[in-house]
Amino acid sequence: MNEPSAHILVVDDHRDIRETLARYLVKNGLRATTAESAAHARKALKAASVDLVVLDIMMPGEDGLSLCRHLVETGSLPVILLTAMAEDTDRVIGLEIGADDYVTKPFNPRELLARIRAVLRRTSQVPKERDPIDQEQMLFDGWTLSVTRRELVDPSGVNVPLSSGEFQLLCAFLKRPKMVLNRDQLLDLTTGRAPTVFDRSIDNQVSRLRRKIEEDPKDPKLIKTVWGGGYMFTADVSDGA
Amino acid sequence: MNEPSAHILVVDDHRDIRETLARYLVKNGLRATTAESAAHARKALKAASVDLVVLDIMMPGEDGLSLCRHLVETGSLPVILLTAMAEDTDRVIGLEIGADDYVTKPFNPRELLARIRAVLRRTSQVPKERDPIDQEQMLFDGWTLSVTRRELVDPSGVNVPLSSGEFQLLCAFLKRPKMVLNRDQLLDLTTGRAPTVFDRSIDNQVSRLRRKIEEDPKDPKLIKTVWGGGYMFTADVSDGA
DNA sequence: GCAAACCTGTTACACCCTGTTACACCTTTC
DNA sequence: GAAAGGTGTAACAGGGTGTAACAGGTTTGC
Repeated sequence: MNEPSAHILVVDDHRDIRETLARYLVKNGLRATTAESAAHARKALKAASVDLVVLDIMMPGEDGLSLCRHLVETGSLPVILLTAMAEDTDRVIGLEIGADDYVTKPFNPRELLARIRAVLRRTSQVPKERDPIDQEQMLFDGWTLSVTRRELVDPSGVNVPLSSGEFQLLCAFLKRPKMVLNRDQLLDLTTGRAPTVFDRSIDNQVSRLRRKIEEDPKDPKLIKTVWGGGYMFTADVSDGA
Repeated sequence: MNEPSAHILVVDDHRDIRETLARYLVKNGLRATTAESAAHARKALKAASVDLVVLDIMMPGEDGLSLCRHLVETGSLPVILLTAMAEDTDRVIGLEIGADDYVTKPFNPRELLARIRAVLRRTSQVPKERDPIDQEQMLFDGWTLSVTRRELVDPSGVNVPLSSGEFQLLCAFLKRPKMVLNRDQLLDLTTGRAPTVFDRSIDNQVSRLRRKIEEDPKDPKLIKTVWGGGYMFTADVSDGA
């Protein structure tokens, strides 16, 4: 759990944001450098060995998107995008370009930290991360989920019927294991719906899913709650091959 | 699992979209060529051996639909359509013409990649890809459906008589396996009728078909219900060759 | 031509799925 | 330690789904 302190480059044209964020990251055991523009970021990247870039998508001059594209194409540096508004188009664009994650402003620094750690964990584990989205079969902790057959089989070989919503939720988790997913993301990933003000539907679906896959739903081992952040699927996931 | 890199032709009149998408595909281990119009696409198809075409349905000049129709009728090239809006009509038209799949804009590139891989998997299984619409025989999970004879034979060789409505429905499913089809699409695909307000006819036909082909109609394995979405045929389908 | 058999859309009702609400409990903050 | 706010989940309501029953239409057999 104690990484040898990863180095984060924070790129944002707002001084407040980038410095506060950098301080917060340092306070939490990471190293951080700031850059106020895409040009400064390029210099910083040449000067020091950076492990991950947090990048505002909207900046004067060369904007975040084009730098992001550059980063993703050339080096294999993980990128987390900051997007001003929860615009669907931005999100799609960000993922298209190949950002590893995105966070919408105003963001919770804890959430961002969790995402940074999740991305670092992912990118350091696997030499080259593969998109598990089209896996037909996924395994975790003795369980088997057949995506095409929409069936879940427990370690002893018994079929566990899932509702459509539970199936979707489990898929979302399995595609992004060991990553903190907040409720809005999960809602988007499962139903595509936009979050409303007091939406507890994800909490309820998680509760229902836990009842089916956790040995002791009161002390869940597979789906952990990240207080103030969301949920995280903790088991190792592999494809059926 | 590691194909010798399939070659995708991306046809879209928006430069941003086609280039970003092409880059994304290449980054994920595929080869990609772009074309900005149907005419350019035709040239590209003659010049290089393409495995699959991703095609925007709305383009100035000769539009995507007519090129799609051409591709499906002449060559045996799988096609994935991009449709601007989630217009049901577009979707149905695309499937009618024989596109292998469609994706609505704004699309999630990961999803598109997954669909591309799924289509490639499906079409590469069969030595010679043909439009499954005129398949004489289709196999799934031990069953045989003879399209010309309109006969269904179960795994033990017993003939299971189908009404014409049930036959139509099963055909619709077999032509689009592992795809969620909503009730309106199924209604259109089977009867060509437009949906009325409270139309439960598809539900009833599904129920009747399940009674004939599912081992346990109460716990269906072949035709799964997608709550709020429609139905999905889950078995692998191949032609009789 | 007639009746029986069959097919299929409609209706009705039981059941299931899921979002909302409410409240107890927990974590964090001050 | 109290206040504020996040989380777990039971209970409920609304709406989606399965399917039996029925009616009208069509086909089949004679």
